[in-house]
Amino acid sequence: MKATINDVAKQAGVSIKTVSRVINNETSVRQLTREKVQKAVEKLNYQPNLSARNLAGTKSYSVAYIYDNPNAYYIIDMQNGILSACKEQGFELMIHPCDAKNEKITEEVVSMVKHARIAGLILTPPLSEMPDFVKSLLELDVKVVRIMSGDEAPDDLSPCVMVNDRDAAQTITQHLIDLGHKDIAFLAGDADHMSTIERYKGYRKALKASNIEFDKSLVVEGEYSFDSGVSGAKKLMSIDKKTRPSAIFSCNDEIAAGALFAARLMNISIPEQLSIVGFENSPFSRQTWPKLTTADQPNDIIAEDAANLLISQVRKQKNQSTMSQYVPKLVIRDSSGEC
Amino acid sequence: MKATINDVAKQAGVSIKTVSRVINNETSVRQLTREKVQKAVEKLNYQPNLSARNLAGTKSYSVAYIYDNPNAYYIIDMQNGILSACKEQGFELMIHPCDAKNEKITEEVVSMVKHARIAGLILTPPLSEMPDFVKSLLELDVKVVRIMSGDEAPDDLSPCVMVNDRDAAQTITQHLIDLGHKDIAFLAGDADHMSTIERYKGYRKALKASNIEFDKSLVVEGEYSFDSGVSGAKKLMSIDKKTRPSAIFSCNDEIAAGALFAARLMNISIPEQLSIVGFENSPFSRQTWPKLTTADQPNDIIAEDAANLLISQVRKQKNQSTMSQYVPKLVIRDSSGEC
DNA sequence: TAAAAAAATGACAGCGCTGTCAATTGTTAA
DNA sequence: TTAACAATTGACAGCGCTGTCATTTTTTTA
Repeated sequence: MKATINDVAKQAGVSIKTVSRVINNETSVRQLTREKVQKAVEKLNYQPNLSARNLAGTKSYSVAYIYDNPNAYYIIDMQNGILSACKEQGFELMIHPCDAKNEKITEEVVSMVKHARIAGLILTPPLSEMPDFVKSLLELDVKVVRIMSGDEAPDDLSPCVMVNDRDAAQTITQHLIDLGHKDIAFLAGDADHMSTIERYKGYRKALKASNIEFDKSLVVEGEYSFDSGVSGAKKLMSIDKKTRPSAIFSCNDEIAAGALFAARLMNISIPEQLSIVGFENSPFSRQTWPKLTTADQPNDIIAEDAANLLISQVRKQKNQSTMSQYVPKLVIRDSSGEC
Repeated sequence: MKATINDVAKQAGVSIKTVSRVINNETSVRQLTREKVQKAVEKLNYQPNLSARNLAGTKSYSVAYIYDNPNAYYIIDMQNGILSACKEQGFELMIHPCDAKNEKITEEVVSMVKHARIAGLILTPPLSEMPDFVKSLLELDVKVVRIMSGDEAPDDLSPCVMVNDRDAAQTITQHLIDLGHKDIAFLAGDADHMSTIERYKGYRKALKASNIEFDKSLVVEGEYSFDSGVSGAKKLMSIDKKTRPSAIFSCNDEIAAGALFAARLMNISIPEQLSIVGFENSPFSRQTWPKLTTADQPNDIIAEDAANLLISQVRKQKNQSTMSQYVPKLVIRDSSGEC
């Protein structure tokens, strides 16, 4: 039923060690032998036993995804992306949700890595933005890849996959400017998230590039939530019609949805009287009405990339780049219009 | 650094086999010996090596969660619940998203179970509602637990954790009746989902119990989506004010959110002119305005229960019940009011 | 009290694979 | 052509644990 390395060896007429070499892509196997083995592997539909590999070898074939994020859509996308890389490369994924605010989080993850023989870790915000946490993990014999917001890695602790929120925010702000808007408000997400900071920088950059004077009163602090969007938009729009903004940049789709709702409550029609844009292209952005103009960030692809990067680190392959960057793309829908 | 069973044996002054017996909770270990071993385990912070166990034993310590569901919040809740049971019981979780519509799904999962030495599977709708798929899996040497909609298992293929959507739907409909509503519409989810069928039954039952005549024109077919809610509600509310319904039962929160939005577009105020209730208590239901009255279904607890059930099956413990049932609870918020 | 039965414990092989190192084969330079 | 070297392959131990079965200890019974 289930073929072992022994079966393959017999089938191919070589020793199990040679089979082992082939399936591990080691050099110093003659081409002819390699092909014989590969044929046998295929014929028997052989897949190496992960437990045995983990037990026998010094290498490990497990990576873990550590996360703390309330956005279920984001996590699922990440998992799927990582999973598809793992499947391809014969790795196993362990998922490990945890609480970034918990004091014992470092201890907890360290213990997990030790006991489960994890070869590599993938971290997403906010965990990837906690330097002490990352440093503690790197002291272990484990590779780490972080997914972060920014255009370049903030340090060289580990390889990073960067999401260039800044440029994307600039593009989306520029889109509003192109539509004729000059008074563009900014509804911020959590102030301590890099993504908020980066998106804010992009917003400012776009204004500057078009010589639009920055008006501090149009920036509203908040957090990544629907309610924050509602109250932020209310605050912005309750001033007189002459001076209130004609467009709102929301730090994510949830905030934008809140803003949308506030506008509707105040009988402000979208996009005729007010343009609202979101960020993230979450399923959420298609469930509002009008549908949100937003920035699409291909999380599953980012995750797959991060996982491949991690695995090549684990394999000590030298030819890989240690950084890649994604710029979320503008998605124009119905919530933004001419001024 | 990492203690092995050997270290524990030495520390406790017994053989490794005895340590093995203790950590596996086998009988025929003297109480005194057991305590000695447990002390040593604790002192060394010993945790058994899963790979070695999987390799050496006939038992397996891995369970898999197989799913195909677009609702990310649901999946994450499930994962977390299963994970917490696994952690407690020393099991490992493999997650396996897949496509229920794919013809090769059976083949794919069967192959995974064989190759990864999976001891048990947890299935959620729609996979748990595919009898042929379930039967194929049961032919393997693997335990299965299904999470399904209904009040009792539809067959005895495997233990089930049932979510009694019917009773919950009755309760939530009764809530509307108690508020004075008589013309209560029903926005259906996908027709081939058990949950839709069950919720419909509960709705009918509540009407009958209160001697309210059933009006077929108030039932709108649809699917589990925002758009379906929008169009369904529009259809219902576009007839004249006298005969249109005063309340809408939506099959889930997403549909309800759509209905809410349609109502707002039509200048129907909620809940003064129309009550709308949802189902599921997804985060979604708190991000609408007004917030949705809905039925809360504790997915993480359901999942934990299912995982514990599965693990006790795997362990061949005989004392467990093979079915448990949850009835989602009414959560009254702001979208339902007196008629 | 001794013999028989039952309970508790341990010795040992082996799960499927990899790491080490030795043996074999092929290749190059003298 | 042959010694010297490099490339290729294989034999074997052992990763940490569990299953089997033998051995020792304790308890029960006559």
